[in-house]
Amino acid sequence: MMPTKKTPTIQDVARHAKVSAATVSRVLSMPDRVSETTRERVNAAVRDTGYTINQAARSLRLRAARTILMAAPNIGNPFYSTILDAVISEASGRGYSVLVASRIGEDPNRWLSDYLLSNRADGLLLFDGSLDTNRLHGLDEGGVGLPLVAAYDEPPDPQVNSVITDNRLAAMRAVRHLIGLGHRDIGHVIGPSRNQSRNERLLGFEAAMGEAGLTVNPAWVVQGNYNMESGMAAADRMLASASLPTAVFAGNDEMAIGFIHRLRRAGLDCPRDISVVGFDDIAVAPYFDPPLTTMRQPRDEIGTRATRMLIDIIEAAMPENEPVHVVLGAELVIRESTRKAG
Amino acid sequence: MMPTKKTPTIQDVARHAKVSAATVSRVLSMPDRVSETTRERVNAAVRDTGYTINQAARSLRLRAARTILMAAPNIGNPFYSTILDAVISEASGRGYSVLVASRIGEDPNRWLSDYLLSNRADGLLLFDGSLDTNRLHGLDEGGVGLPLVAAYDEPPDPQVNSVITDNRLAAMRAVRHLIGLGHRDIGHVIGPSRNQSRNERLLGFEAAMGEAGLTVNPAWVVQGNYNMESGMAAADRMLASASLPTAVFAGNDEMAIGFIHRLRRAGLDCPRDISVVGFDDIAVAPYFDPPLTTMRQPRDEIGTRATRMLIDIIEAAMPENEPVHVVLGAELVIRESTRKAG
DNA sequence: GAATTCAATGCAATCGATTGCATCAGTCTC
DNA sequence: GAGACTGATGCAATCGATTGCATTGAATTC
Repeated sequence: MMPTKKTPTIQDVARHAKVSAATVSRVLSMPDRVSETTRERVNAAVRDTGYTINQAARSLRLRAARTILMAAPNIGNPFYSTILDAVISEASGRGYSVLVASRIGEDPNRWLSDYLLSNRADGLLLFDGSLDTNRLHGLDEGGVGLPLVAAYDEPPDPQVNSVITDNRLAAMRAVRHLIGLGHRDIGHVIGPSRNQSRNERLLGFEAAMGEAGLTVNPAWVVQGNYNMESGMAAADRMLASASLPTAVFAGNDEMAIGFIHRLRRAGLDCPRDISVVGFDDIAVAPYFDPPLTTMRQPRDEIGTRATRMLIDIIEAAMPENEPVHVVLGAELVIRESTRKAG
Repeated sequence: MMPTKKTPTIQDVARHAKVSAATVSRVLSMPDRVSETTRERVNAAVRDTGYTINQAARSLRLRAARTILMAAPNIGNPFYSTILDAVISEASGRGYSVLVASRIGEDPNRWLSDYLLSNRADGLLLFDGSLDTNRLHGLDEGGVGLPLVAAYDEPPDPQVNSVITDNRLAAMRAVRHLIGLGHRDIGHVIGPSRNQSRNERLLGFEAAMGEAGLTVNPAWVVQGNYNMESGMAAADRMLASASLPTAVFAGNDEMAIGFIHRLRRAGLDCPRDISVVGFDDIAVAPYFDPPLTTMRQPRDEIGTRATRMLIDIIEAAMPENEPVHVVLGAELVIRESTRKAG
């Protein structure tokens, strides 16, 4: 019976190369501090033994895990998964791993201490504006500054670094597009109330209506849940009202899709009877029937920028004096779900 | 200036409760080994100090990270993100964190040693059948058995544990459905060649055609890439052939959507002119126009079962004598993209 | 040639939690 | 009342990598 081979440690490499563990460590992290001959011998020993670093030991010693945590309300949502992809790319390029937590609304305290305070992750990418960030910041009473970047959905706390889309302006552009097409009776399917993005988009909707001298019909402002099912329900409620708008600004593409789907079942056509503009430009938007007019959010960029900012903060290892706020623009993509009024 | 407060260690708690660190550790992991009075004092001290365990230290000592790694070709794909959601749920229920690696095709060696051999993750959930699992298994020459479960897309190596859908049978059912509707001229949009699922679905397609005495027209079997874009391209190629099938089995829903979209642009209607059946039942399938008939894969179950299996293997900490293969069924969901021939 | 400098390397402490073994104070038994 | 036993707790080694300080030997300077 062969004794179970253990993964080689830095000591094994040292023995192999007839140097001390310290030298091996230096070859690995600061090669120019070691003479060339020794360096080569050590590198050979690393190859021979098949050594790989033990991250747990390294993390313990360095008090850093080289890992970030991405937390989202629901990773299953394609919107977040696109961002996750960008986050992973950026993070792994800088030598960081990515831990993912989903459904964080359910027990914030639990995952919070589970991950952050336990040296499992060095920083947090937060994609949920409904979370109480005061508590997060309050955690670090010494003032060290828990590395934290909020993205996509801005938390109300202005002390938190953030990378977001200018939701209000984007909403205004979407509604202006409808107004530009001659629509005057315009509805809005809004997102769930805990969401900050929803509020901004609603404000943008109202602002665009206001600047055009149009009044908002409350019966045409219905709440959804950012999913397709709720888009259908929203259509139902709107169909039950006394009259119908000629155009609708949906808070996101999923709701737009559900909305249009329901319209069709009711014998109404988009865009013939009602124009619909969505938000996000999800993957299926150009392939839907009709192809969706929508505000494209730069999801890659949100993920990349937020990750870069977080890792910069982690590596600067200093309290952030001033919170940083990055605001990205959204682009109107005109397809076929909107057309001239009348 | 207050010195930077460090996160409290088990020593701090011990001092606070006037016991040894060993006792604190025991209170935390085997409470009944400690007298009730001490236990309460320690628990109080834990609360007072705000202690949280240092995972790095724990991992180092226990040689276990309580973390699993999910690797997929592209996490941005909604298909994987749904599974990821299930994986996270199951894993966190058992006290494990989830690391995510994406685009693993690009440099398998790198992430492999980065994660697995470095005590960062205790096991691997592999969602990419195109990866060379021999190498993975070969890593552990001592015979310890790298905990590994392949899911969704089965690798060719039968030594690997797996949780997959019965792709061949599912494909047969899909095609039988078309045949049952009277179709005889049936095409197939297949997935990318590296994919094992693609091969199985193709075999199922051929088997179903064969059992009905139908011949496969090679011009109607076109390759795609599992995304919508490639579904359009597939439609283009089929439209360029001498004649058209009356029904098509698409290797997944994304390609079905792209395919139908392209047909519409060419003045053809689904299902009037061509029936299309997809695969997966992605979120948008019921809301598409026409709502997609498709084979529903139990994605939650794939994620949950695979995770459970992996953690069982990790915790059993023994070489798996016999690889386990779980095969799940797929369900035909009939909507409106298929109808009677003629 | 002695003194100074510098590059290369080793020594040993450290990070924080776990656990086998030792110790200690009661309790029980005959 | 002495020995045996038991339950509760502490001691100290351990996991593997990093790094400040010490040491060595060689090169350089006057």
